[in-house]
Amino acid sequence: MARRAQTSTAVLGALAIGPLTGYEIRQAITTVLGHFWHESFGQIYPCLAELEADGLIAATPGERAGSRRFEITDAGRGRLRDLLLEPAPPQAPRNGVLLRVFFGRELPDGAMTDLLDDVATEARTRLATYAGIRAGIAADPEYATHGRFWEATIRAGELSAQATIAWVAEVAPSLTT
Amino acid sequence: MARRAQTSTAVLGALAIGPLTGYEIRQAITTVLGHFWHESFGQIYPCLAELEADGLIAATPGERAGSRRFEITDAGRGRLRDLLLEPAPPQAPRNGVLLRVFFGRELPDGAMTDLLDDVATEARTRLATYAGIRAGIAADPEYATHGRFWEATIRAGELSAQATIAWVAEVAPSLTT
DNA sequence: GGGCACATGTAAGCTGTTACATGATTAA
DNA sequence: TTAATCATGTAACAGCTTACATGTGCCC
Repeated sequence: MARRAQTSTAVLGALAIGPLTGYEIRQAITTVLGHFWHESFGQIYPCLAELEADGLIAATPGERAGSRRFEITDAGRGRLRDLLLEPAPPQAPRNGVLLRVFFGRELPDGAMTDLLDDVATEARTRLATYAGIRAGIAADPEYATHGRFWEATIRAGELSAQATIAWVAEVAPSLTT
Repeated sequence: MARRAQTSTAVLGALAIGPLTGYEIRQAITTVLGHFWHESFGQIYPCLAELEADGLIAATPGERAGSRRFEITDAGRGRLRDLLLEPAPPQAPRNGVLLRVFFGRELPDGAMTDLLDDVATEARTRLATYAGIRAGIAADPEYATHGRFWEATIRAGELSAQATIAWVAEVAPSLTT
């Protein structure tokens, strides 16, 4: 029931937008959702089997032999709604960069500069990626109904990346001797 | 070796600032480090035992019967340095709020408003907490040597919280019908 | 003498990751 | 015909959480 609740939410949510095969769910999660949500592939198929057994999704034969395309059922849509209404479980923070900055005095000269440079570069790359995703989703036929939610999600990523870049610019002078 | 690398980093890092008992490490991790780093208490004592066996930390009897205060050894300081120089392992993102926003079309009326309100409130609470932590660390005798690193860490939290508040203000109008 | 903060530790169980195994279809 | 992509699945393992077990010292 509640054990794989978050994985179920992601899978049911994806299927609420349109029917997909397990492989396609996996792809959707790595490309679009991948920037704020992660699923281990080893969990998707067991999760699909469980959801199907519970009547929350239904399979139709896919184009290829052996492949199955899943659709969300009315019961599944109700369950998704319930799952989305539950408060988001707090993610235990494990920020490796901040851990290194916090103990930064133990870092040899130059290492802090490298670390901060990498962080800023990564944030800039993320910004570019978001721009690409934005262009991609705008072409999606579901954009009319889901677009504003997708845009808001990407916007969170952009503001976060910009905050990171601003942070590096602000603290670098005092941390790099 | 590499299995508990991140926990070792946090523990060695804490002991590099000053000698602590297991209990005090636990406290330090929940209060100051807690906002960007999490350790399960069940891991601290096994980790301490391992580090002691490897000669990276050394125990002296604490004030109370049975308690032990740990100090970092020279070997431990070298190991900490190596650990800090390793790139921070990427944390798989699992942002429950963004997952809910992304699938926001499935949310009933009003739920999105509540969700965003909660997010903004939580971010404001975090800002207030950071102000408290700032006041606390400024009084620490180690502030002179470590202060700028601690300040930079807190600053990252502040900028992140501010970005969250700005995000809610920006996207709320388009998401709450 | 009761409650709280200090202090240390373990063990069961759950979750999630990794690596592997298998095979169909399509493009070069 | 070979490589890449599509497609499904499992099983072993690593890591983490939770709950429990135990005891000291201080203050009211």
